[in-house]
Amino acid sequence: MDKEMTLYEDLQWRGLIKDLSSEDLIDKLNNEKLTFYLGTDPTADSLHIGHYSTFLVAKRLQKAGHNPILLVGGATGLVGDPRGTGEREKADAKVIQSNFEKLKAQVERLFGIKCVNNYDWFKDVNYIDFLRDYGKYINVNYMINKDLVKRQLEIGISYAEFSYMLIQGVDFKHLHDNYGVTLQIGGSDQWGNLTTGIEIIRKLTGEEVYAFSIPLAVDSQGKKMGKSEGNAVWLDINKTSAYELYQYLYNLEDSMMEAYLKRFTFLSKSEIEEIMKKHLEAPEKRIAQETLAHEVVRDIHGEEEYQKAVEISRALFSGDIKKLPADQIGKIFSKVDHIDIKEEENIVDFLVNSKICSSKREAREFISSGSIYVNGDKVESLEYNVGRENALDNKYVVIRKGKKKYFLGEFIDE
RNA sequence: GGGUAGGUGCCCGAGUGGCUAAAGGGGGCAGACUGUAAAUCUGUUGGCUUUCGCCUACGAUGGUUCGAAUCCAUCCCUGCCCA
Repeated sequence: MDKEMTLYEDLQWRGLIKDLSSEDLIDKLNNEKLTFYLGTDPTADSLHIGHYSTFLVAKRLQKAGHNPILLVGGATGLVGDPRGTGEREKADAKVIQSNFEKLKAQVERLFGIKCVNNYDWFKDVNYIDFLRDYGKYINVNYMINKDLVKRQLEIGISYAEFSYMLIQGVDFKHLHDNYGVTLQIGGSDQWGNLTTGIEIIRKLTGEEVYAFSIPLAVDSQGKKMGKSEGNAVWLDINKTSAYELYQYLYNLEDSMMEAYLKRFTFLSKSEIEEIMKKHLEAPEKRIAQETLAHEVVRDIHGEEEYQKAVEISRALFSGDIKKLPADQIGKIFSKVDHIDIKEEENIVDFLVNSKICSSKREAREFISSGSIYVNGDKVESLEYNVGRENALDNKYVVIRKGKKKYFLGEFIDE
């Protein structure tokens, strides 16, 4: 953060503030030490890049002296929050539990922030008490008018999902009572849930607590970012390798670079301005993308993984694969998808068996449109054989599908 | 519980007995152009078969029919209105 900016100004400059429950919060953010929380539900076993920028806001507040708590919602995960697009499948309790443990470990490792589970204080809550202690204070009209609920009412919403905001509201109350939490932050889709918590606390204790929401990270089309080849970009290195994360960031569009640098890195205003200046002078050099990828991959996976990702990318995109020292190939490409090859095979069968293509029809289509490369050479014929004689060092086959998807096939001895 | 409108491919949505693997749009994937960008254009988008063709598929299960996404019965699910 630049010294001349207050925390609030910095957050605003980075585009990280959407709604603010009260103007009073600005002063509190700048001048007080607040204990605040941010929640997520264990709907998956890892956070993805979309969560990342939101969680970074917690980190930013922490750096400014505030005290963060992360809540992983073991209880709320069992209920399911309304998405506005339709009822969620009922989640399996075992899966939620296992996701919870993975998320907790990930969050603690990545952000070094204390993590709590709302299941701990909800598991013994009696339904009647719940209705009397909290349900009595929140009017249904109030709940119905929350954006996500309103939207989902048109297509149907279960009582469980409808109740979700109440549970989240009680979380806020619990953390307020037990940890002195006075601020909740969350993605802008959570705004209704954030304000319900404020409402509950105000009605029950008369105290004023706060919330602000963070705009969701979107691309230039206004769509949520975070999908690469149809898959989410995960923070778990086993689900999305450092190389894939690097590639994802490196390929983001120019027009969003400034917003992403502000949102995903801790670089200062002057540093970002400098990078953007250089970037705009020669966008084809991708200085902004490279900086973004470096910052983010390093913060998530460490400098070493970043270096490896760069090394692989260089070898694949700017080098001649055949000129690489063969004994290095296995090592360099250890992070791209790996395929064991037992015996020589026709290219079409190979592509299907290795799951590079989903059907023979598709494999043929790709080959005839010239989108399959083996060791840097375009495959021209459906009769092409993947055999040791075509392999580098009699062992490695680097397959490229489309412009930028790579796979490493390796002949293994029986 | 009663009435009513619905449930179609990844999503939205057309189709109301054969010409339907199912219009159209979105999304995805691939090609061209580029900078591993955006925009644009082109192709493709159930599986097997390089054609013919075969198999699987329009909420579920049965049935009518030479033939069903389309008609009938029962069931499940959803919206709306009434109680």
